[in-house]
Amino acid sequence: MPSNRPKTGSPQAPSLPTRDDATASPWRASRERLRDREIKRDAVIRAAARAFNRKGYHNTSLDDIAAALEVTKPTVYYYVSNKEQLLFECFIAGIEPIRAAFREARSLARPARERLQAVLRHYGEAVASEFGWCMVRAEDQDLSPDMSAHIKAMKSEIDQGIRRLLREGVQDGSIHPCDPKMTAFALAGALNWIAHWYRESQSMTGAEIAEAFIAVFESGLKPRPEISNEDDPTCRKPKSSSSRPGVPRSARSRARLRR
Amino acid sequence: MPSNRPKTGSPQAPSLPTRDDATASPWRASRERLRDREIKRDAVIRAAARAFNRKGYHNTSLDDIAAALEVTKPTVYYYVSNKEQLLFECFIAGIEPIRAAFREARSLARPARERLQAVLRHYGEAVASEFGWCMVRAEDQDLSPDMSAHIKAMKSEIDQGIRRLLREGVQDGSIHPCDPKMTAFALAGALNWIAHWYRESQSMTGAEIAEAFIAVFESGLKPRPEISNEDDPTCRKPKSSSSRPGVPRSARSRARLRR
DNA sequence: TAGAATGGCTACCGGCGAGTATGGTCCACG
DNA sequence: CGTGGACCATACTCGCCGGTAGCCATTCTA
Repeated sequence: MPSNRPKTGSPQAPSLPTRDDATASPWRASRERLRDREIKRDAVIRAAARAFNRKGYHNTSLDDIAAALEVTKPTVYYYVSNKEQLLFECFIAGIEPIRAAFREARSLARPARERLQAVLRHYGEAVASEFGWCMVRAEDQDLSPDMSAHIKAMKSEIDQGIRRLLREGVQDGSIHPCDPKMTAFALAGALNWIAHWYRESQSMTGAEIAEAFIAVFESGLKPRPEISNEDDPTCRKPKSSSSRPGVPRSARSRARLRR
Repeated sequence: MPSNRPKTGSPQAPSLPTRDDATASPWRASRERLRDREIKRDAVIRAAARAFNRKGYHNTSLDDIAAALEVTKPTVYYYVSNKEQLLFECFIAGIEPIRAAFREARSLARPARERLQAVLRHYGEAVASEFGWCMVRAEDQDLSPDMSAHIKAMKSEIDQGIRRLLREGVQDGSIHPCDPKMTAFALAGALNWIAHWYRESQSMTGAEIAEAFIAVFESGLKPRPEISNEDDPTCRKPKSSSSRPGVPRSARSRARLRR
């Protein structure tokens, strides 16, 4: 198995070309020339990601993936050592943009809440990408212990990054005081879950969904007395009559006897 | 609600006893007598839920489930027609408390935000239960079309219920104006995701997690100028010095030039 | 043009796991 | 007492799928 695992750390080419002429198979397109191993390998991984995304990991056979590429199974094995590694590579391809977003945000001289926003936007985009499913649902149970450990470490890294931004935000006053751990769980959960319902046919793009979620998380459900969201286009008021931003006295007076 | 002791009857109760002397197998306990079909069937389903929860659906064989009950595979098939139905039953057991929570909330004469809170608490509890995994991760891909349709309908029912409460809350002024669809997605996603990381060994219970999430969603990340959360014990301020609830002018002035 | 890579295919193996055939045992009831 | 039925085990079938062996075709190189 140690034959071709050159880029699990992926030092030089971390992100695959995610643009979606992806359906075309390099084999069919130019069967005679163009033998760039990397390109074909990426095509295999993307095909796997799409298949996993549609049918699930366990319901996808390597014959399926091969067929999607108009190739046979041994050809797939020529580029990838086994099915598990295929899932692992998809995971890496999915999570790498998020790590990149953190690196980018770290060098941003803005209050933490804005840095967090930037990260969450990229996060949403990544989850809605074709590798989103693989990233979100790569289970320890389906992977060998060492790969599972890799994945778990990366997931933890993301989680800690969010918590850190939250803490910083509370420190610099740009974020309402909160429990960083639980808040990070809520944020990551909401975004991760996108992978469960998002389909490419959706009207919204991943970044737009992330934007909408950010708006939800930012202002919160409880009504805000001040004129709040002139910069939140995702929040639309349903009726112009009864929905003045001010809290109606009836609700307000009741609001403290809860439970 | 049936009692948790397997000895006592309660023949056709829709919800299984979720308490965790569940590890004991009714077969071993009283192998000679006691042939109550329902109880044993419930034990099969719970064993399946636990196994799915630990190893995943596809990595769990019916022999595993049988072994956990100290029985053999045909015995399992005696109570359940096939593996798929097993997953389906687990799903039902997981989602039924949530539906009940909606029914209960509907008859509550409170502002919608509080009714939503009540629902979300039960939601979190359900997701953290032993059937949480099955409910959250029952995939269409693993089920026959008709069962998949059933499940999809129930999930949609939940989703619509949340949206409805959100709309009502915006109407009655107890909820900040927002896009119900996206907000419902964010809420459900955050709660569903609990099933991915929650283990019974956790220090917090499901309801407590839900409570913490509610606090996050309620107040939002953006700092609130008013004295905000005297009733949100889950929000703890990290330092007593620099974290005054008021928005620091630096962050505030910058907050509008975002991207 | 020899021959070595490189890339791919046909054809197989082996095992795992869902589901079943069959039959045995214990109880209820007449 | 014997008969039917509920309940459970032994021991199988069988298809699917991950993975491999080995051969063929094409291209690069010397």
